[in-house]
Amino acid sequence: MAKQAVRRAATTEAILTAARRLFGTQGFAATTMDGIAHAAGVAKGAVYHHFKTKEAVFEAVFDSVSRDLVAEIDSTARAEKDVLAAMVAGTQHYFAATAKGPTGQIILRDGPAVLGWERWRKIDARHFGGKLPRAIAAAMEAGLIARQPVEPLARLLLGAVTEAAVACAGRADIARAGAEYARALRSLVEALRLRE
Amino acid sequence: MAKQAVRRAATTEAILTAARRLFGTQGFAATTMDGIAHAAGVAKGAVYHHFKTKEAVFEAVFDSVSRDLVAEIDSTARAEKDVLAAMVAGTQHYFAATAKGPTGQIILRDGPAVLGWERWRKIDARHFGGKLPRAIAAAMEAGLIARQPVEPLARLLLGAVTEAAVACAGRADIARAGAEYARALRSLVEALRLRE
DNA sequence: AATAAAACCGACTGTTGGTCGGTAAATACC
DNA sequence: GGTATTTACCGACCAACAGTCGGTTTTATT
Repeated sequence: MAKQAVRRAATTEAILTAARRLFGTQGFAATTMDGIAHAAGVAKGAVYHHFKTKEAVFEAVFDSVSRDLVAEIDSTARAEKDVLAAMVAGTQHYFAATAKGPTGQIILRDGPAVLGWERWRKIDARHFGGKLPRAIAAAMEAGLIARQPVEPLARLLLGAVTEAAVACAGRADIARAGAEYARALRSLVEALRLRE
Repeated sequence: MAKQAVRRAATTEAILTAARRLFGTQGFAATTMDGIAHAAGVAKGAVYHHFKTKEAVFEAVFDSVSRDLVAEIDSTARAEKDVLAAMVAGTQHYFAATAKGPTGQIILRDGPAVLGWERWRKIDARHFGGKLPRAIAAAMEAGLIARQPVEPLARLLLGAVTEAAVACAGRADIARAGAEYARALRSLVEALRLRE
């Protein structure tokens, strides 16, 4: 077996695990590279051997958190039958998950702050946002909503969802807030539905 | 005349002007307190005498840029007659203005990054977002859209608009992108309009 | 066994946000 | 009008931290 590769993978994972915990609990700014190295049980040099900068570490963590989140959402959305309904359910799960704790800290707070909005959006779109355009296109195809350019509409809806997530994250009664926004979101999406 | 007050105002303004220029052109991270002090023609101590931290300076700058922007938007929106139409026009101006240069850097990039999303949203809402809930409430009152909780819907729309602004900012052909998003936004808002 | 390459170490450096003791200007008080 | 106090301003200094670099150990290649 490629011993070097194993070693590399083990160290990298240790760093990423430690970093994920620290970034999630303390935030990006308050987390130091020395802290990450120490928590991972390696020297700072090792961290810099695997990651070029602190931002690179964060980006890797961000990516992994996103991946996990998407997996959760997928299973939730798959339960619904109507495309529009799945959108609502999926997004609802999205901001329920990001509303609290480490996930929210990494995805919603530091994410855009550290990576810059464009970069953040690109990664976010790769994981999660990519689903929205597809869902919308499908909804048009199925005649559920009026035909129009997909991309702009998807962006607007993604923005709305993200905003809802942030708003929820900032409130004490998350459950109630989540329900409120879910209702508003449903009303927005349903408004798009063609009636005859 | 209160000499001390004048002195204070002059120094503060010099700092703010310098900071606004630097933040706008170089971004928050690349701008140093020494740089601001130097550009303002004062010592670093003076800056810290008037502002507790670097973030405090940024917040003041952010506030002033927002205020200017809102003034612009207001005059644009006032030209429209229908409340929904005014919303569309106003938001269109919003992301046309934030799409390029220093304003976008301060409002859309560093704003959320530096202040944190909640803080950013709060200030943004005070200047700009506060108009949306009012407009929506008015629209309901006028029977243009269905009655429902105002706040959540306003949030969603604000998120959509902000997202559109960011998306525009990231594209080369701003004019075309702006038009696209304006159209999508109109379609979204118009979908809410009650038909009978 | 010898050589090369990759992983890892930790002392060191440069930059920068923020502090602090001190000076000058304005105001309050008698 | 002179003294005390408060406010504006100065700039050397400090601590923290991201990132560097020469050196050491472990694995791969020949």
